[in-house]
Amino acid sequence: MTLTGAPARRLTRRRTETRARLLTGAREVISEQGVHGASVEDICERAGFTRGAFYSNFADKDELVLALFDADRAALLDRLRTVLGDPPDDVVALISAVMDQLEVGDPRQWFLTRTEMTLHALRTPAVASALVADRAAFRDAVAGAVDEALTRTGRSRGLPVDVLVRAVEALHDGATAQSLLEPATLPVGALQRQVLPHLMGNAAPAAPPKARR
Amino acid sequence: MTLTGAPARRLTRRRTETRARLLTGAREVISEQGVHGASVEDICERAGFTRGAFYSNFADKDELVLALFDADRAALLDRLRTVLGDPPDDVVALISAVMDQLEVGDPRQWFLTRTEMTLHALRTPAVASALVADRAAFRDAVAGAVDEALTRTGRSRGLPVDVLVRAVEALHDGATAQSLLEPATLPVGALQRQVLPHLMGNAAPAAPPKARR
DNA sequence: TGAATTAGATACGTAAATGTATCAGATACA
DNA sequence: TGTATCTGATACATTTACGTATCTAATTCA
Repeated sequence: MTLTGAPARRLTRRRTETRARLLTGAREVISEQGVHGASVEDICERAGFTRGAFYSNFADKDELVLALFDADRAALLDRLRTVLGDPPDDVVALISAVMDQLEVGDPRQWFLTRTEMTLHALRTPAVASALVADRAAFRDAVAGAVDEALTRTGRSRGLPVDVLVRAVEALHDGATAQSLLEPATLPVGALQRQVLPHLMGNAAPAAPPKARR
Repeated sequence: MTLTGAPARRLTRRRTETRARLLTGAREVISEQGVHGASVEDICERAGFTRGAFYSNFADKDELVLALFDADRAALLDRLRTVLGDPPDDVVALISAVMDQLEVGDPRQWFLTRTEMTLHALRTPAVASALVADRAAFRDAVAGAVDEALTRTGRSRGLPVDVLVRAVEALHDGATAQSLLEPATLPVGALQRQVLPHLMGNAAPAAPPKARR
């Protein structure tokens, strides 16, 4: 399911490039000011265009936002496929690898964009459906891989794998928020690394990172 | 630390009431449309006033938002004090009780408001400091109580208590987001209840409370 | 290379949101 | 009860954002 009902205009080379720059600009400005706070003018300025270019490529801001979210969702599923194409043996390593793919690039921008997307979805049913479908696909894929790895390595499974995957996702989101709010106290990723082994039936946490600093 | 540098104007009865209604209206509208999306006009209309009342009580929207966030932060700490004043014996019960206090009223409005607050803090250093300080106080208080309960009941502690508390908070936030996005698949609170025992050193989940009501 | 098409800039009109100044009714208090 | 103060409504000016219409330069393709 895709969100953009674009009128299928021909995508020439130049046009593609312009859209990409506008999307990048939008990602930056929106992560800084939020969806509502970012004006079309701001976005165009950031991308080095005037509003003329914008309205030549998108009907309005909503359409741009949808395109942006679509791109992010697709990229996530792509990265997931890459990881699961050659999954690590150990389950903890597997899940860590998946978590690493959840977020990419600057964690701050990632979190802000993702959170904006979540809020937008909560307020826009159509967006919610698409997001929910993607996330379900994500979880199913990961759960399958985890299940397979658990079976193969004979590790105990404390929690149903689907619950485990949900918990990892939730933990990752919440932990990132905390890390961004207090980077000095909680480095990005630290909480996840400490907690993950305990979610896995509390089996020996393979060399827990000692200091959190 | 408080966020509002209000010029200490005399708070008459009528004025207090008006401010309260404006704050309630703001909470509603902001949770629906976000901080930027909610216009001053919208908020006043919701509260049953015109903008005159608004500008008689607040310098601008920023000041209102700060007052709103201040109120929420104070309320959370208040509720926490109540719980910890008479803490349940069992650790899992204790943490569940704390989680229940984290959120109050409509989960959707709670989550939206809290998330808006987090985003706003990430973009406004002064807000971030206040929020971080409050959360630290929150965690310290909970960690102390949990530690005491663990010692008393002699339960194993798999995870350092401060890490545990952070994990619970993160899990709760992330799980709530998932539940709101797909209420049919994941009832509010379900994930937390399933996962919490496993965070606690995976000791026998002592009769996991089936329904919290 | 030249004609046809397309992309993006410019200019314009309109709507929405903000904040101020002012006024009338309500409230408080002597 | 009468007066002084306070509160919220109204009206206005300004700014900001949006979207369209038009035009020119760049691109494409015969």
